[in-house]
Amino acid sequence: MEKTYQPESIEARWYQRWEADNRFAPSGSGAPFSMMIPPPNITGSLHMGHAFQDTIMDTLTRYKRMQGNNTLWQIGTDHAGIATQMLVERKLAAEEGKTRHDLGRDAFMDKVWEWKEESGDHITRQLRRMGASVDWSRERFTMDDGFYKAVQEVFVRLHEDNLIYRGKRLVNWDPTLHTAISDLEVENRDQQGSFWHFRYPLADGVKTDDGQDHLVVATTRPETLLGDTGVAVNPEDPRYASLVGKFIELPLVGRRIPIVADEHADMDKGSGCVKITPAHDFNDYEVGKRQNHLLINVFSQDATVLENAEIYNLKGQAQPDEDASLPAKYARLDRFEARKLIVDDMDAAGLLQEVETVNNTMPFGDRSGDIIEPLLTDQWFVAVDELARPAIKAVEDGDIEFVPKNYENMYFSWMRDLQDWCISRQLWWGHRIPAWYDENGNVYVARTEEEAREKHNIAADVALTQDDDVLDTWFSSALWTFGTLGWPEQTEELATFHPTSVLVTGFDIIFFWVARMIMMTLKFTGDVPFKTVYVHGLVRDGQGNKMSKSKGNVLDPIDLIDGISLDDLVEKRTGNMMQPQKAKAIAKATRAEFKDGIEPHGTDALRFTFLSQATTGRDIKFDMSRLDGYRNFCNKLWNASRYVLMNADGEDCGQVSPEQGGGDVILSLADRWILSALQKTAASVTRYIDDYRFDHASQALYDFVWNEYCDWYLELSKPVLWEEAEGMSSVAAAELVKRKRGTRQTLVRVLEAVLRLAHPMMPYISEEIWQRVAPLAGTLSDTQAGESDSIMAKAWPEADERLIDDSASRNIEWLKGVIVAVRNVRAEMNIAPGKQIDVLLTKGSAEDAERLEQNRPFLMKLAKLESAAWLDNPGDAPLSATQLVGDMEVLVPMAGLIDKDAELARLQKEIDKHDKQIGAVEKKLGNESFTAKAPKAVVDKERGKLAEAQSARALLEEQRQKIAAL
RNA sequence: AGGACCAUAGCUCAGUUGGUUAGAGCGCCACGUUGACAUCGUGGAGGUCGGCGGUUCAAAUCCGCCUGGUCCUACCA
Repeated sequence: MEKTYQPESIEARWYQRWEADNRFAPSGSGAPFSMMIPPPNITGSLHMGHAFQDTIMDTLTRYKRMQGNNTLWQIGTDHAGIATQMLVERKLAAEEGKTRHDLGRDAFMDKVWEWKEESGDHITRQLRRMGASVDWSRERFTMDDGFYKAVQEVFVRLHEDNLIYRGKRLVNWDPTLHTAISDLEVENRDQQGSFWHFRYPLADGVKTDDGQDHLVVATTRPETLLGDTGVAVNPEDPRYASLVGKFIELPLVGRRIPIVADEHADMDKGSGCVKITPAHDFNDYEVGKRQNHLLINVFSQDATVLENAEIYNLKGQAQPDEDASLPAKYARLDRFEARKLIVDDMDAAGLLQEVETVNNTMPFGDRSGDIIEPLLTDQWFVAVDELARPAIKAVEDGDIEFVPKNYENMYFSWMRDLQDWCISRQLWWGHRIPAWYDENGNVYVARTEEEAREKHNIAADVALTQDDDVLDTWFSSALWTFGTLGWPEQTEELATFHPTSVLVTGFDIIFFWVARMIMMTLKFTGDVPFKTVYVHGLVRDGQGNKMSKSKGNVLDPIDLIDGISLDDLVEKRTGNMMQPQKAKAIAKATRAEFKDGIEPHGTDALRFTFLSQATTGRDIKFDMSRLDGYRNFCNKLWNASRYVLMNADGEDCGQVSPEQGGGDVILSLADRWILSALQKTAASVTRYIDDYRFDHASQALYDFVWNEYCDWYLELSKPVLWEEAEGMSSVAAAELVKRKRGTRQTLVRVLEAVLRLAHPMMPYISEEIWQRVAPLAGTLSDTQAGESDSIMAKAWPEADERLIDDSASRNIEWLKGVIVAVRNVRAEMNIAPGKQIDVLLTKGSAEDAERLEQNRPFLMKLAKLESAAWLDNPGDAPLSATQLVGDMEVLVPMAGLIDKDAELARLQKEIDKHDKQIGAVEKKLGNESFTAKAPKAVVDKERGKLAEAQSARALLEEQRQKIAAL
């Protein structure tokens, strides 16, 4: 074995082997355990969030697989409508100078598919680097034919149930992308904006109660004035009661618009008058509905002003008889140019009363970054109320459980206040809506054109054209769990693996995806999509900032695995930026943070870091120093294994039991102790993974490996393995053989079990070492090694109660106590670590004396002693440095060794420590209500503590005086 | 405006049903290359658990208020 762990030399090899050996597919036996990957975008590359999430899923998957479950972790990718289309459009513009319209729909789609074939699997290749044991044979893509069939089926059935409808509605319109987007795709950002107060002249010579000839309305969007249909005042507002039913002469346009009473107008805000623009504002749309106003749309799909308005009634029917004229001077102007001009014109007309500067929030498209415009368009909607009810109930009833629990509140609060979901998108890339129109605009929803004709008796010579729009990507991903298992066919896989067991996802996607999956899956399968939702936090940079290209703080998981030079990292962060002016600052910050670039750490260290940071919090600040630490942990495990193999390889490790002709083994106290500790660790790790506490699971493993197995057990094995038989009686020599065999067996067996415990978290290193260790542990025959077996297929270690040995544990704790005591004296007395010293033990019980005899070889070796003796009479003790282990004193005779002042200082420090504790406990016990009211066990415990501390203090004081008297 | 979550050692985080001497890793200080490992070993320093108040015999833990931070929803005429 290499002297240090070299991950790059083993990772790719093992992943290929596992994949070639088909180890990721369900075994076909055992209780089903299934999980669907939240499908990553084909446009994306693996980011820290994916890596984190995939680590958790893979850990669960490998764990369940080892526990004997019929385990399916299904992989797939998402077509990501807008993102992919944008990407290919940009590429097309850059390479050929063409737009998608130049190509036409079919040719453009060919381009997208071409791109998908070339680049769409980038992210899945990276997923392999993470060690993800997904079943590649069942890889799915949301645009696959089979999945499209499910999407169509759902659309048609929802339509049949009147849960999908089409209508001219106000939607969030992205003027850059020319598509509607859902509420969730709108990002509300704080802005500083202007608030224009306009005078709206009253028509017909009407005056307000206080004699004004106008009302004042305020707006942040003056350009919508062109589409105003009225001014609302509050019905309770006495100031304007007399004006209700009168008219305003809309400035610049000349339209007569009514003054209406509507509760939407807030008496306390501004003048109390609100302009109403039903076609351009969501609130006004509602007012328009109540007041039976027309909808006057004044913007094109580019958000430029129309030459003539489009006027509809509330049913969306065009009103050709209405006056749609608009002032010619604003026609075709962009909305913001029109705004400027309208403000100027109002000002010139003396109608601008005031411009206020305000902080408000504005809606931005999360993809385009453009300001979203509420726009009246024909769209398809899902009526969500009926779907939401059972989805809420499923969580209330515990059919679906969120981990951590508090995310259920987030889910409920959203689910209980749902708007109908706009599912159509004016894109080309996506699932085309299965609806056809005849020449009169009648719509027919069906799975195919043929079906549409059949269902509605449409003659073959009637031309039908399919709806141009596609469905929201989230509509299809809502079907992910069952659509990918073959639904609507009742497949074997569907029966076996649905509902899935767990969904692992980020809290940011609960609304987008989780909630919608629950609704759709309940509707179409009558069952939940998953029983548990494990919600994790979002990975942020070391300062807690969201990682983003524009901030220049992105870390690529692959770079953490393979390492990257500083120059390459800077190039990666500053190359191809949207805002190149930031490049300099980013380069500087990067050079400051990563002076020497990033060293290679290997996949396992990265995975272990993610797991250790998988706490219940919402933010995960990625900590590079912990990554370093867990790489060191890999190296520790590697070297411990190297030690084990050096001592066990080629030796008799008791693989063959005595019953089957193998030699006898004698287990030392240390052997029994570590076996016992292993059982407890196995139980803890199991429990923690079951509870989704990956941080605790990784910590439990780390503690055992480093602090027990390496720090103590390997050291304790040395005296046994290195003991020479020379000069022994033949009986003792024969026994030594058995003792050595027992220790080798324990070394190897514990390591082998540890590797299995580690495997779900650190698949590569555990496999690599296991292949060498397992034959020695008897769990893998020599002939199989490296050939046909894998730790992946081995059983998860179950805690064996029979191996728990409390007496051995107490013994080793005693031994550790004595060794630490001696080391402490050494360190504080500046005794050279290598110097062999004498130690006396005294004042203890008979059991202590007995333990000294049992543990003497260990003690001598680990504490580097010249001698260790029991002193029956404490009075005979020479002047010594003293440490306490329980009641027992550990004495290091001072002769020629110990610095008097140093020892006095050390003792005083100890005494002070005890005094502090005694004070605290005495205070507690002195409180009568404590002794009266606290449970007896608690009081007794305090009394015990006091007695212990007092006797210890007395011993230390006695010792201090003895030395002080010198 | 409403709600959620967070605030523990210099840093990143644990702390289960209230009773612990409040823990881990990293960092820091001192010492150390003897045969698994300097990606290491040994010893050590470091916290009035954001603040105030309450409940209780007992609060990092439960309750209230406040401060600071993050996020969501809503409003924004």
